[in-house]
Amino acid sequence: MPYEDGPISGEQAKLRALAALREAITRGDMAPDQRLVEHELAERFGVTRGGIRAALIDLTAEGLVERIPNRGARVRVVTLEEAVAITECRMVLEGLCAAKAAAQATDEQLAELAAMGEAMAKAVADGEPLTYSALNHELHTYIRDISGQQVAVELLERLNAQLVRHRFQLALRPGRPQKSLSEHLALIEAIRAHDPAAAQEAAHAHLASVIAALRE
Amino acid sequence: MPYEDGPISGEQAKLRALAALREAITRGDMAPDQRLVEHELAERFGVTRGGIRAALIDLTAEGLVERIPNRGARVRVVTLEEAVAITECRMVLEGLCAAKAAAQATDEQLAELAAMGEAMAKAVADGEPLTYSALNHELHTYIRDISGQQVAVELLERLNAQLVRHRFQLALRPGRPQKSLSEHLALIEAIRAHDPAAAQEAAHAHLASVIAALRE
DNA sequence: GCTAACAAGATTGTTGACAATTTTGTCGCC
DNA sequence: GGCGACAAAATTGTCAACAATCTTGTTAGC
Repeated sequence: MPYEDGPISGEQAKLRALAALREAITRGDMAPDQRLVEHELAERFGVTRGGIRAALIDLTAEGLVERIPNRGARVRVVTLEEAVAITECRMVLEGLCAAKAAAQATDEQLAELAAMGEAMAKAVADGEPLTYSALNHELHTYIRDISGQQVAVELLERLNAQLVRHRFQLALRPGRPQKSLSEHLALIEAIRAHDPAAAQEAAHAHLASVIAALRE
Repeated sequence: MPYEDGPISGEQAKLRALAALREAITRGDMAPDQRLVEHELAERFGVTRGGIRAALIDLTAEGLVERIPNRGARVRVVTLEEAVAITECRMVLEGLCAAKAAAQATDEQLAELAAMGEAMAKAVADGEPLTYSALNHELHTYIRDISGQQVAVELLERLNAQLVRHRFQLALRPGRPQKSLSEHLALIEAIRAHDPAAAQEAAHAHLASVIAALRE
């Protein structure tokens, strides 16, 4: 459904364009390495070219888009090697968050974690890898929130956004959810036991396993 | 090619403005929370307002500048709490780099590390905290280079840029260089011994000590 | 058929003027 | 003097036209 009233403008428009573009890229609606022509996007999203341009610059800073002077923007393609490097960084940063979460989680938050663990187990038992993948992501986000480590949270969100394609690919691999589930349950248990060292170790182990799976 | 009287323009200009601004901020030439008026900066650096504007947007993404719509840009002020959170992230990321460096450093690189260690010891013995601080930064950069972990290196550079003021403050504190030196020597030894776990541990210990000093 | 040179088209980059917004200054009033 | 309304100034935000650059297509010459 096209926008009938011509390009909207202003800050609102720019933000909308940014959100829409980010969504489209992380959703995988746009093929990797696809050209992002400013004029086309402006028409598609119903904003001015300036708005799209600003959004592309922001997305470049986030690492989702690659811009070459005078040659336009493309969806950045993350090589396997890069995906591994990114996941290594996730490993230590999520380890930090897990340790802090274990140190300071409230009883209420621990109960919520337990509930999430059960939901994930159910999703695996029911053979629903996509549901499991979504819950997986939710769990990681929730642990980050509990940690209250704002800087780490921001870094992790940036890093995660670049990995969507690889993560999606991983979730559908046979046997992977089972392995992933047990690692997550261990992580949840360590946090519930208020054991920072064990929580950090569990997060490390989980992401080391993800790295191994990526490399396969 | 004659000298231009008016503001220079184009990509070159934008890059120059960005470098100059970043330098000025990290050098501490500009007070924290100082207003950054586009017109003034444009005149000062001899570029167009558009160039300054683009540079400010980039610096905002780097976390050095804060921009509020319709109200301009300011030098971002990093609170103590944020400095601690940033250093916690540095801790785990530098730990990662140290471990990888220990795993794969060449003999040549190990020799260079040893030389740096001696230079640092000399600087402390001679009571030259500023020389020591510079060498300190050089050492961290070198270890990151050895690690080859490009993603971690980029994150660390971003994080470090935000800490200049605090780092500077720390270097001049009495007794601090001595403590820092022994931690660094332990890190160097662990890398020279090709012991990733010990290297990671040494990096953690060092930055945990920095956090404690920050909090004092 | 192949290459080089050139032209046409498509795309991005830049500018300067103008609009919108916020901040500052001034005045009258209670 | 304090306070609110209003006006003026300063500052940032936006746009549309133009310029610069790259890409693609075509032709001439060999």
